[in-house]
Amino acid sequence: MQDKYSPADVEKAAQSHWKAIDAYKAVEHDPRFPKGKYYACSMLPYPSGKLHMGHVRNYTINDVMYRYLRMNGYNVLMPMGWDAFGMPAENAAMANNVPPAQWTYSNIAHMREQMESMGLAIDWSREMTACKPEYYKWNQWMFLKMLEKGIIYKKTGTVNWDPIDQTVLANEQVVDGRGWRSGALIEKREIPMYYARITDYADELLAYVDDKLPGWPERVRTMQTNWIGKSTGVRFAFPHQIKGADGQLIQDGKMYVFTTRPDTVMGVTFCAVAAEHPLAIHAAQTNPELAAFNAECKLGSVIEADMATMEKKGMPTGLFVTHPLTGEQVEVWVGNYVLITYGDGAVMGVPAHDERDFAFAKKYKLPIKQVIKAEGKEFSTDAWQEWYGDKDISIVTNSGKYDGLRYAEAVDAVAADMQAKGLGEKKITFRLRDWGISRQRYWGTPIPMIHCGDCGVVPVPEKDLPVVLPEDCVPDGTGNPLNKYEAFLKCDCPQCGKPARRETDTMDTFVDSSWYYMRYTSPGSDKMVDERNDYWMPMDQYIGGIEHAVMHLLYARFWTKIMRDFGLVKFDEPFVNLLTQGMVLNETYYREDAAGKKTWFNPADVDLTLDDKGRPQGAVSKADGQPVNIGGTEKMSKSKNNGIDPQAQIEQYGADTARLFTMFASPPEQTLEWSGSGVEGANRFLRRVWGFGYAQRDAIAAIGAPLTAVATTDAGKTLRRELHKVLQQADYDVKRIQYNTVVSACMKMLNTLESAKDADAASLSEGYSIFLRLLNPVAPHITHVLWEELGYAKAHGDILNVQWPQVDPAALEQSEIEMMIQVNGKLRGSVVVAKTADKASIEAAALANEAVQKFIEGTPKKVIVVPGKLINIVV
RNA sequence: GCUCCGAUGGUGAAAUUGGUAGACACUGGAGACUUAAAAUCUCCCGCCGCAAGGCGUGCCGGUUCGAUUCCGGCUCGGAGCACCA
Repeated sequence: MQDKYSPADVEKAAQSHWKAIDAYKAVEHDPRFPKGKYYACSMLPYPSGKLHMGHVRNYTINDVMYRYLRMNGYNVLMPMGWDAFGMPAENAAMANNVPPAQWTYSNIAHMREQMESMGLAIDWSREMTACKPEYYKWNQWMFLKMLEKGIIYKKTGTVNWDPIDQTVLANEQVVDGRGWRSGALIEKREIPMYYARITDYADELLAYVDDKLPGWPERVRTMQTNWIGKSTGVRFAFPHQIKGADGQLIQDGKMYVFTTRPDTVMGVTFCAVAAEHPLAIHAAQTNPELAAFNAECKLGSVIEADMATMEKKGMPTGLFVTHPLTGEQVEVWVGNYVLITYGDGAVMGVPAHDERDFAFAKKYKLPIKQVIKAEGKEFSTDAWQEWYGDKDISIVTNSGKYDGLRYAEAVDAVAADMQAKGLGEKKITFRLRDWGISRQRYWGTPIPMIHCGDCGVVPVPEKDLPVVLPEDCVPDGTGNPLNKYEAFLKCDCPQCGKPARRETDTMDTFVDSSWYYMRYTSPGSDKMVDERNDYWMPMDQYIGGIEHAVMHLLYARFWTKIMRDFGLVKFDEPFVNLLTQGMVLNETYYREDAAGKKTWFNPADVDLTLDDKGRPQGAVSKADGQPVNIGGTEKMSKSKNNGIDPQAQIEQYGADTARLFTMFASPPEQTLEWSGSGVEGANRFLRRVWGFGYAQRDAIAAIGAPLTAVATTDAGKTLRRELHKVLQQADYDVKRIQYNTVVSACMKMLNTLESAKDADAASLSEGYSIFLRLLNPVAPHITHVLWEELGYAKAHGDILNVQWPQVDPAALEQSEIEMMIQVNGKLRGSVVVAKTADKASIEAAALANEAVQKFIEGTPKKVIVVPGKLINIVV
């Protein structure tokens, strides 16, 4: 045994041992594990090039869980794969003139190596890669089945269009309303796309959030509930008659709107339609100013946050519609905030009770008519007040027969009257929209459709799947290169056999990530999933970033329900427990030039200057010694140059140190701040772990490295009491996935062990074995090697498979306890009492306490005794 | 703009159900060892105060014998917003 801790040697030894025994291969119904299966999975990484600290954190959490559960008798599965389709590969291709496939596969190879150096308990025999035909074939297969059942359908959708590069842009590629490469002002464009009817499942997705996901964080469930956004409202029509220039009736129609506030319908003072609405188009024919405004409305991105914060603009059409209940004429405006693809492309305007309408009416001096009042509230058209829109306290007013009604009553009454007139009815709506899955991009799953001049759009027959994506294209930023790829485009129509053209749109990568976790269960299967999926799924624990709280998780839930309805799986929800890990942050440092341009300095290249109390005063660049600004702690990113390379950390300190630090620095769900000195501290701790083992190796090996002991000395008894007490707490913490305090429990144990070297050898052996087992999930390499070197492995087998340490209640027994004494809720002293003492004697002992007496005058009003904890004396 | 979350010493954090605020670390300080440095070891470290004591969990208020924890109102920071993954 080496006297000094050498992480490189230790980790190499442990990893080659695991490889030799194929330690992490998961087998269905493995008889070695009596507690049954446990499927713990991390969210699929995108193979961007190399691991970042977010990955390290994610997989370490997963790995700690794996090792803990395995020691507790579970058959644990930890798989890994690659979200290998997507935009970054196309961007890299453009930058380096290398096909996305080549870039992607070489990144995967490198990142797999990095994961291996972290010592993760991954079963690599189940690895999946989204860009391989054997995987995406099943995306296509599902697409065809969903199309056949009407779950996938075609309609137009709005996209960002770059008029210079002549290409569709992703939201990420739109910067301040301009194309990221061309700088051109973005336009909205309507194009045909495929949609999945997730709204048909909205009710079920919502109901299950409430009832069947108790293992999910409350905040994620709330976010999903709000995203689905169920509301009851009324869809109704404003009838209208449009006359030509000669006064002749040319249109006798109905303009439909939807509202969640039908109780305010008597307060309508205008209506607004999208620029693409038939009324807007009609009015623009004779109004050049309006035509120009309509064109302006089509500028800008489709990003919702942009839409919500942009200046609300409008222009009157000169057309009027009839209010369905009052018969009044209401003017129709075009509004830049009304979208043709949502609802009917038209909204009613009630300025008194909708904040956006209020601002719009103020701006264009439209009438504001109060139709809602609330007790003790004063209405004024001067400024918007929160209560104007609060349906919980509203009472209808100025609305004729509806006056005095509460929200729910008013909704019913208005809906009934609309229905009686044949102009509308109650409608349940969802904020959730159908899932647009078409992408006008190369590097994705080809949509299996064929365009035939005679037959129209024809699905690819199942027997012809997969439609294989060519892997040798290099995109150039001007649209999908498949459109120029003759060998891919050319095909025969499956119906008539005539020459036809393949669809070149590919699928949203969220399709890949909606079911990959099920493919892990069925590697190599000639079905999408097979009976092995019934064993492993539903997943027991899913781990990933909070940024996926809504979209990915909702799509995966939806996809699962489709698979269930197709008879492919037997469960309703894919993820029983969910852990949303926090982001990894680091300090930022920068200099600003005269033009305000910031240059960011990596924290590794900066020295802090401290005052005499050790507080940071400023920072200087190591390169030139000149000051740099401290920019605050932010998410590690390329743009802020504050990333830390996991590879460099592993090379310098070893994987165990990197794992230990990331587990210790924060609880898994919170953000984690990187700290170079914190890493040093973690490494220092592991050196002490090694040092203790080295010092005790002969004593422990000599008595056969027992895992339990009966203390024969007082020092041994104290040691056992303290260790088992810490173990009890750590056991609670590891179960609730609070790994930071599990690590601190390990630190407490080592502190205790180091100060108890007089204890008997059996107690020490038991104590160190408890400590190694508790630390093993976090730092598996060093504990594996120490377990062997001290003779534990010889006596009990690999630490990987040994039983998790158990708390010995006998070790915890104590006859006396210390209780705190408060006077009026303030701590004034403490008293040691027998564990069995009754309330009266505790009270008497507390009142007799000298330190306490000087705060008590006369008889106490009340004495509260909390057994085992404290006494509060109220005077 | 909308939805959700968070805030505790110089720093990361802990406190299981409303019951000892600051465990465990990091930084800093003092000392030991050393020719010296590194490493290691020992002690100190919420703020104010000589002390007694007072104050203290983002801010303001409430409930309670007792509030980091529960309630109401704010401030600041973060995540998501449907074509980033």
